[in-house]
Amino acid sequence: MTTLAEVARQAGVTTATVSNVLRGRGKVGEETRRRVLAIVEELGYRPNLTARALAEGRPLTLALVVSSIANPFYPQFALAAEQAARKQGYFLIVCNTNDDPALERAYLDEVGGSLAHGVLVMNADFVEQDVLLAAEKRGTSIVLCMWERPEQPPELPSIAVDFYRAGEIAAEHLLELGHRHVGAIVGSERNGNHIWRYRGFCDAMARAGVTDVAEHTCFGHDTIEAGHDAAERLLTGPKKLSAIFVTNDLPALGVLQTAVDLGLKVPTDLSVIGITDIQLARQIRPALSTVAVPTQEAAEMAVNLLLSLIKGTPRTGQPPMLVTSVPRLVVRSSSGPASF
Amino acid sequence: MTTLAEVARQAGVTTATVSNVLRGRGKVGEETRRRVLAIVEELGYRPNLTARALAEGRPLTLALVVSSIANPFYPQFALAAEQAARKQGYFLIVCNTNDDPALERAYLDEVGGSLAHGVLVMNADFVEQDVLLAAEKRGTSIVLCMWERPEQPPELPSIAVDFYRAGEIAAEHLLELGHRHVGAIVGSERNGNHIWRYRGFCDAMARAGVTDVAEHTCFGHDTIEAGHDAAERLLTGPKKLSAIFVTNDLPALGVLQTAVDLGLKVPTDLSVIGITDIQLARQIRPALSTVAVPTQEAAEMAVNLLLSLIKGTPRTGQPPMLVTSVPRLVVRSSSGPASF
DNA sequence: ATGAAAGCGCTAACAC
DNA sequence: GTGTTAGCGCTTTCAT
Repeated sequence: MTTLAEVARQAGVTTATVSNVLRGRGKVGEETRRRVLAIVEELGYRPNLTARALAEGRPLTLALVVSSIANPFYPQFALAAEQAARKQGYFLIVCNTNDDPALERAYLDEVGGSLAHGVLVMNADFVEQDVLLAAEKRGTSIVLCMWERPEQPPELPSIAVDFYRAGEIAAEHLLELGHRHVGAIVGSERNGNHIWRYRGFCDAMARAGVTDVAEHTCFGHDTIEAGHDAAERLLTGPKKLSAIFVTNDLPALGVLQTAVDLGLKVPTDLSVIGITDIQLARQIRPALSTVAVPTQEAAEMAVNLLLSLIKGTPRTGQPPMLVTSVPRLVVRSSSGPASF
Repeated sequence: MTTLAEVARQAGVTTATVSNVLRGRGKVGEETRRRVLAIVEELGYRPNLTARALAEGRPLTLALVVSSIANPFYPQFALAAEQAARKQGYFLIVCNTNDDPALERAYLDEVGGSLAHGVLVMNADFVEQDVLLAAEKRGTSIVLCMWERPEQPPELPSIAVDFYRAGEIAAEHLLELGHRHVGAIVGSERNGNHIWRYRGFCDAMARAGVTDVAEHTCFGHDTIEAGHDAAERLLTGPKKLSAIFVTNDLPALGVLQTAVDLGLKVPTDLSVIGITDIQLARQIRPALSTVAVPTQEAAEMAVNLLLSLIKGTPRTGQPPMLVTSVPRLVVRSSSGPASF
């Protein structure tokens, strides 16, 4: 590996000068400039970013802590985050905690503040705010991403999405289509993150006089299979349902499959609506109606907030929370007028 | 941020000793050991990994270069790679090139060898070996992942999967089920990466006397939609097909949907088989029969090869190529006996 | 068993 | 304009 010093030596100048021409900083004579550049080219010199980071006192990476990057929602967020980071001169390290708080803690300790300049933590049921707060106290800049309830900010800087509103939107859509016999499938445990989406949905339904959603609700996991099984229970139950609201797209896809299994036509016999708008939602047939969440916007906001935190003065008072634009309805072919 | 020096000062020793205590290296008295550890704990000291990397002359990260992490196949690979890397004390940086050779080049230049210790490059149609070779010549350790043709090694260290064989396996499965009227959908252009999977399939078919596959083949892209459209063309054509082979799972899912659209029962009227075995394959209904590729094994091999390259002596002669275990058939419910 | 000191490769004051 | 000189925080001989 050629070093700055080597380039300097061959160009007959000092490292400071080479550094200056490379970064476009300071004043450098056109003549030396050319000479240095020539040597750089000739030697194929590339600056050592680790050394630069150390010297600048600023790591060149940001970390993204997720449960498992293989979860279908995260890659899209990761992609957007990486691009936003790159735009600001940072690289993105992915940290899979595998839902293990110990691993999460380890990552925050090891990476935060030294290898990475800051950390984006994906909100999920298992995320423990204590752990994050402790790390923050130790000097790690953290932004909690995809917080679900703007009205109740977390104790950390965060990016929030109004998922309660998303639930409402889903309800409004079904109501407009005339659905009164609706069930719900929640992709998390009863006290999990998805509760707000569910509440938003239920509240909107209740306002319209549909008050028995809770009786036709299944709690479970955020997977296709869980959605499939829950739908089976719901649809083979005593009460006829004309529509099912699912708190996430993945289990909603499972519902679609159950419909096929049971010989139900979607959306004629059954309407299905999810939340998020993952890529798959528009690719499958019937394409899934859903309430789209501004993933990319959230990722960009998260990176920018994190960077401003890093540069800014230490926090005082309420941790900052940025709320993304409101989720918006995306009507595809899994939802239609109620037939009863 | 507390530094080593600060810990040393408070413990009344030098940085060398603290370093030794922390790394379990060298001889340290039990007494001082305890004292140091206490201070470390008290101050909440965490070593600065950037500084450590610089001092050790060994970056603590590996980079994974992919077209877009949002491609459904990559996250699983990335997950496995990250875990393998972590096991060896490395973190993983993801680099999305977005199919842009310039970006790929930029990443290799910036990250390779200085911020990251080495680079895993995901093989894809757009990957240009020249760019990689140039970077390698400049001292970046590179492993090309998911090379499709073990018999024709690339000019770089690589992890290969016998996709030709995967194609054969798919053919053998369909043949055993009695299929003679088969079509194929290739998830890449005519001269793209998937060609080997396709050839393997065609050759095996030809050996069994089925020689007209080429007449019922569509080339396209690696997406659900492309698969859907291609299947539509194939299935509404003049020739009746009892089975369709798809070079990748994603477009295979599209075929499944087309079957629904056209009122074809799978697998009674139509058998479908893909390659890869992405998570989705087992989650959708009907579950997709496919030829599973050892993703996790490939990721682990890739990380290990990269690390051995880094430690090892400069390459001479043929670049090393590791071949994963053979893909294996996974029969699910999208394939069944031919009805004609 | 512990300390002193020389870097790792780069940046950034400040001096000339 | 260009050079000098300190570091950044850690590791690692080499003394002691």
